[in-house]
Parts: sequence; C-alpha cells; structure tokens
Amino acid sequence: MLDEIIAKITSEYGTLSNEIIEEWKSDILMLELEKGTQLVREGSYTNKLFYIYKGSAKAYHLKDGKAIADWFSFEHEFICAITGYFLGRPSEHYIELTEDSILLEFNRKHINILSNTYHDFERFTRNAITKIMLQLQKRVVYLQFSTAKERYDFLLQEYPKIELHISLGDIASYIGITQETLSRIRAQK
Amino acid sequence: MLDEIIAKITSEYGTLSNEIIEEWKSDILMLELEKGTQLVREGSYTNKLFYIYKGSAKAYHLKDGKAIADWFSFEHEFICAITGYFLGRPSEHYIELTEDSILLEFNRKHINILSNTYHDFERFTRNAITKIMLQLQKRVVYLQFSTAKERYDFLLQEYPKIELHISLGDIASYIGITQETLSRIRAQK
DNA sequence: AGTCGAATTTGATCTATATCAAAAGATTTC
DNA sequence: GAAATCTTTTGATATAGATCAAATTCGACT
Repeated sequence: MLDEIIAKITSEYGTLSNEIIEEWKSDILMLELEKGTQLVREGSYTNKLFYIYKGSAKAYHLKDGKAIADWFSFEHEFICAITGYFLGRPSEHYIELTEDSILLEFNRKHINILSNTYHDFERFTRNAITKIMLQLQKRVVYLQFSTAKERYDFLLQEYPKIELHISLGDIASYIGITQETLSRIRAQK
Repeated sequence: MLDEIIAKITSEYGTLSNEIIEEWKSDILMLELEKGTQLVREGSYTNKLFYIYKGSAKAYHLKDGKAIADWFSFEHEFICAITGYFLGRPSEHYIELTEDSILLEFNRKHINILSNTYHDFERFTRNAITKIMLQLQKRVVYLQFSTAKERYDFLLQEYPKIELHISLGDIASYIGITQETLSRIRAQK
C-alpha cells in the first residue's frame, strides 16, 4: 500500500527515481489512528509532516480559550504545524484527526537530507510548498474583504464535501465567523 | 551594483556558485522607475518576478471598483503577481510602484531553467517561496479573527516604518478595514 | 431503547465597523 | 503660488455579525 500512496504523491509533486523512493521509504511511518487523536500539541517542538491517505485532520490554535481552525487536510493532502515545522520553533498549533484516518508520518530531518542530496527531491519539496503557498494566498484574498456568506460559498467551492467531514464550529472558525452566524447562513439556503 | 544586490539576495536565500550567478545575471534587467509606474496589469499574462532594491511596490486588485492591497514589497524583497507567475494564468493583480524605485526584473522561464539545471538554484528558489508562504500564513492568522486595532498593531510590528512609504488607504485595505476606521484608530494613539 | 453530553439551531440584544457625506490638509502641476 | 487633485480626518447613521442565553437535535455509550 505504501508504494501505491507514494506513487500518488509523486504523480502530483514530481517524479522520483526508485533509488530515492527506497531511501525515502526507510524513514516513513504509516499510522492508522482514530478520530480525536492529537498528532501535535501546542508548545511542543515538532519536526513531523503528515500526509493523510484516508480520513482528515485539522490544525488549530486557541484564542481566548476558543479553538480556531487554521488548516484542514483531507485525503491526499499534507498537514503540519507550519511554524513548528518550517521555523523549528515550538508549535503554535495543535493537530488533531477529525475522522479515523490512515496517514504517513515524515521527519523534517530526513526530508531535508533528501532535499540536499537529490535535486529531484528538492524540486519535489518546492512543488509541495508552492501548493501550500497558493492555498494560503487564496485564503488571504477572501478573508480580507468578504461577507460571511461569501466566505462560506468560497469554501464550499474549494471543498464541496467539507460538511461531511468537519463540524460546523470548526468550519465557522476557519472562515473567521462564529458558528451561530454560519448556522443562520445554512438555514437560508 | 548588480553584484552587490545579488550578494545580498544569496546571503538570504542560499549561496550560489559564480558560474550560476553569471548565467543568472545574463537575464536580469535592472530598472529605475518612478512612483506610480505599473509593472503588471490585471488580465495580462505575466511571467515576471521583481526584486525591490530601493523604493517599494504594491500588488492590488479591484473589488467593486475599489483597490484592495494584496502585498507590499520594500527594499530587499520580492514581488510578483502570484497567480500569474505561479500558475501561468492571466494576472489577478496589478503591481505598481509606491515610490521611485530601483528594481531587478527576472523571468520565470529563465528562473525555471536555472532551477532545473542547478540543484543549488532550486534550493534557493525553494527558500524564497518558503518565506512567502510563511508571510502569508501570518496574515491569515490575524485576518481570521482580530479587531481592526489588533490588525493594525500587528502590521506595525511587522513593518514599523510602513507609514513612511504606503498611504493610509492602501494600508487599511491590506489589513481588511476601511480607511475611515484606520484614521480613527490612529487618532486615538 | 434510554441516558448523557456534545453539536447545532433559534431568539433577543449589542457593538464594532461599514457607509455616506463633507470638511480639512497635503501634494502636484502649470 | 494659486488651482486642482488627491489624501486624511471628522461626524452622523446604518448594519452585519458578535455575544449571550436557551431550546432542540444528534450521536455515542451502557
């Protein structure tokens, strides 16, 4: 199964030779965990990157005691504690599974070694980061100046089935509105 | 002067051999342009990336006829029409100089060729994109759930001297508030 | 199936910030 | 250096969405 997942990943982010793939595989963990499992805790030093094969996860942080969702990850997407992973600082986020999931776990150190050793792997990494960057760019645009309804419509366009996987409260915080407001928007559809 | 600028860039994003630098230089344009010059127009196919050596620039788009600032770039920072440059689609942004400026212009094609040819250049590119990604991440966090004042304070922390370079209206739109609100926030300091 | 706790909905009220409008200050231009 | 234009400030009002509170629905567990 791992080979199959890796094939899917490389088809999206860039081909890798068998040699590289074998070396990469030597440090990949494959996990099957249940809904609610915390992959990363705020304040922890984390150097892990995850890839969701089945299921879904969320990254969130607390503001005034309330959870605010920062990032969702569904099947075939990556997720990490962004500031922790890229800056080597204590994580500002929690990461938690929102459904029973099968996922891969990678290590920053090993990823960096591979990137430094193999040009192809470096390109692969760049492509993955570029995708994250473009997703963030889109979010900034709609968070900057749009109504609650516009934000929600935009999110549904990006993730038409998000409601099957993520609770109303988490969705609301992700688009920067309260859950009451989101509930009312839904009601008048 | 070009060598000096390149030295500054590579010190930040990753060392490059003289060979690579020479090849890179063969396709760099150095421009001296005045405030208000449009570097990129919305709807145009653009494959240009800019680096501000002196001065500043903004990327913006129009919503309901009003300009909304998306990205500012000051001395020693890059700027491009993000969707145009990375996705090869017509630009969703205008880019305009906000002061008289000296800047470098790069070409996506040449950047890509260099990235494909030289592992070091690929790493260099990845570092630059990672920085952009992290900046966007920060913006998302404060756009998601914070008051007008919190946004403004955060921006000042990031760019303490922004008011010397960017107009109140542009700053307001960048943090997602109206200029009247920003003016009132300033008044009560 | 019935109980308990969590998630969602609905209602009433409040408030931060938008909107509209006009005045005051700056900056550019000829 | 006066006119014209652009930017910022100030004032009055409107409103989207927050907040607080309670009722309802949904799901998990025994």
